[in-house]
Amino acid sequence: MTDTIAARREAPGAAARDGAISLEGRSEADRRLLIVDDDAPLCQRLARAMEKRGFSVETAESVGSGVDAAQRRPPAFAVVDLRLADGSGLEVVSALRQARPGVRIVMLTGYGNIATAVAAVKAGAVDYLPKPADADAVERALLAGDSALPPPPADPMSADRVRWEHIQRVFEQCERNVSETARRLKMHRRTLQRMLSKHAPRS
Amino acid sequence: MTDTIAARREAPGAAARDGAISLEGRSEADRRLLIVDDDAPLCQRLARAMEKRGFSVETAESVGSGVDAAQRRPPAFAVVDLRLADGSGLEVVSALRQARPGVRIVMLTGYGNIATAVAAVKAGAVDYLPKPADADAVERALLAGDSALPPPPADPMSADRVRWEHIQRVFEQCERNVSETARRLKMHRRTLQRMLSKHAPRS
DNA sequence: TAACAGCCGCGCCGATTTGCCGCATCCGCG
DNA sequence: CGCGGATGCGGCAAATCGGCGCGGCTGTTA
Repeated sequence: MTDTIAARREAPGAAARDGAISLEGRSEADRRLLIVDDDAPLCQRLARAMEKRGFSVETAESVGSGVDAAQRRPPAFAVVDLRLADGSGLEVVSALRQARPGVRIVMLTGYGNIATAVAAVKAGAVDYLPKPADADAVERALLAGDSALPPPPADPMSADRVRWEHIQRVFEQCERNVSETARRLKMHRRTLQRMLSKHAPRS
Repeated sequence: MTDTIAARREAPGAAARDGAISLEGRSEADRRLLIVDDDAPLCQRLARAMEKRGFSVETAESVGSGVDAAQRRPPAFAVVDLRLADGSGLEVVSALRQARPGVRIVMLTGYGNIATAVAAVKAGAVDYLPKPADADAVERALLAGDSALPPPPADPMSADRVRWEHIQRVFEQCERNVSETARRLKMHRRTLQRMLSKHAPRS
């Protein structure tokens, strides 16, 4: 049902029962995944994880290089950060879909809100995940058919862990400035402070 | 741009500059708006407000009557509450699109989360607004062309928001099974229960 | 140099929230 | 019919949070 997105069907051996997609027997071009994210370490980690899962991964860290890669070697899958240093990931989404209409794109970001999620899906993304997302979740979103409730969840990150990772990321972005982080996260400095001191054993 | 949704163009005099849509000179059938919401007072208020703006309004307060109305008199526009007493508003969306592929639907929900927003747009809604949404916003969403691609990225999500989105996502994937969700999320059923009842009191 | 502004760590205390118990339903299944 | 599992909810001790304020340590600026 809900077959509303145009040009959804990927030409090659995409389908499977229940709408789930498999990489089995796909050519290199049909296993190609482009990851566009300006957070280099995260980008690399995700790239490795996805390679382990059978994707042929390429990475980019800006709108410019992302669009470029999309045009030169149109991937069958893509993971795109909404917020890139030199623009919006939505631009990359457009380029990707132009280069290969059947591409399955997952949006990934720590700066999500409903408005941008709506825009992303309308632009052609198949899903939109808030950023502390593990490779499992990304893979499921990429390969989930268009079934409404895609995949039964395996073992997701715990709720607190998700929050903690997010806090960590913002904290790093704020150059370990507690007050600033608390402000951006809309939480109380004292609370953040307590969390950091308890959950602290790290560089 | 971002022309990825199929059958998006409404046949009659839909377009205008900047993609905006106008009701000017439309027939009754092309000004028809179906509002489906089980909150009767809100429903009536919105109905009156939209009539003032030139729509020909019809209301329904359940999935059943909504689908029925959609089939008997397919509207050109619709406002649908995501959560209705007897089911999901997404069912109504399907019926609406089947009855009239070009229908412009705005989803309305008490508390919005990204996962359901994505589901709504994939189901064919043109926008997704959290309640309380005033008539102005609803009208804008209904008549806004699919122009304006990038709503400017905001500041990071709040820590609690990230956690909440994650919970919601897993919850949906567990088919709204509280116990199962709590187990997977490694949190206490009672706590989850309390959260759900507080943060999602009404549709 | 003094004044000022910002960040940081921390103690304290009242208000919430949590973890966890049990209980009473209400299914679906054999 | 009983059994396992889900749900909603009252209650209670313990943990956490939200705020306030303090003193100390930078920078920047007048």
